[in-house]
Amino acid sequence: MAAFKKLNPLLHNQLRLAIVSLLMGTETADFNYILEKTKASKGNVSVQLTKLKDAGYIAVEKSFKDNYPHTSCSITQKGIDAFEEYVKAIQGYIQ
Amino acid sequence: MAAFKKLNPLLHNQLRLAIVSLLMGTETADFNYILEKTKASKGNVSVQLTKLKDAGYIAVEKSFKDNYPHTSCSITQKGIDAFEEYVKAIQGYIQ
DNA sequence: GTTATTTGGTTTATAAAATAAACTAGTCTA
DNA sequence: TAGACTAGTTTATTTTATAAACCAAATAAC
Repeated sequence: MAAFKKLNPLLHNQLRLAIVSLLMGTETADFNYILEKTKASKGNVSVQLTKLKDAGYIAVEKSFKDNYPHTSCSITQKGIDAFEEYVKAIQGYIQ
Repeated sequence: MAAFKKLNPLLHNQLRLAIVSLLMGTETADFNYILEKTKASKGNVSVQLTKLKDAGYIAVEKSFKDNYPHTSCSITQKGIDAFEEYVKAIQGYIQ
């Protein structure tokens, strides 16, 4: 039985994990799409996006679209690596 | 794409998940075994065992063994159910 | 045309959680 | 009988997670 690997605390959070999971499956996702898919509050999404960006796990591009601010996110290679390592680690707990 | 299911917060914690995971694989585990396998501090293990017991996820039996206090834990049916549901839920995030 | 409402967020306040240090109670040893 | 060890528990502190409150600009209603 392998020892329990450390679970990256940045990813071991429901909302951040959902966001990264989402971004693993799409080229880019904007703020409202993330809101809708995760059903989280705007404030919570905003905070977690910032944390993921600060960690270099996602890229966040702010622009204007039809006169309104528009936030578009995509996962980085660092984010992909971290996610894949997290998945491996948690497999050790659930199987 | 299925929506993100809620992750049981009691199980979505590294140490508690490790403890429950451990108990899923053994009939019983005592305090020192859990300490050794999880490499967590005694205080942390003590607190998390209490939380899992209070939730009805594990049974904790305190006795004396060779004059020393001895804590033995095993998983309950409720704990098994919760763990299995957690596993299903997190699968939705990681695959 | 100015008041109200909506959009697309960010900031901040608060409660809850995670964790280790400090402590307790008893045992063994020399 | 002093010191060190066993097997935990309690508590104090820092960190987190989260939603409420806020903000700036755009649009709608009157």
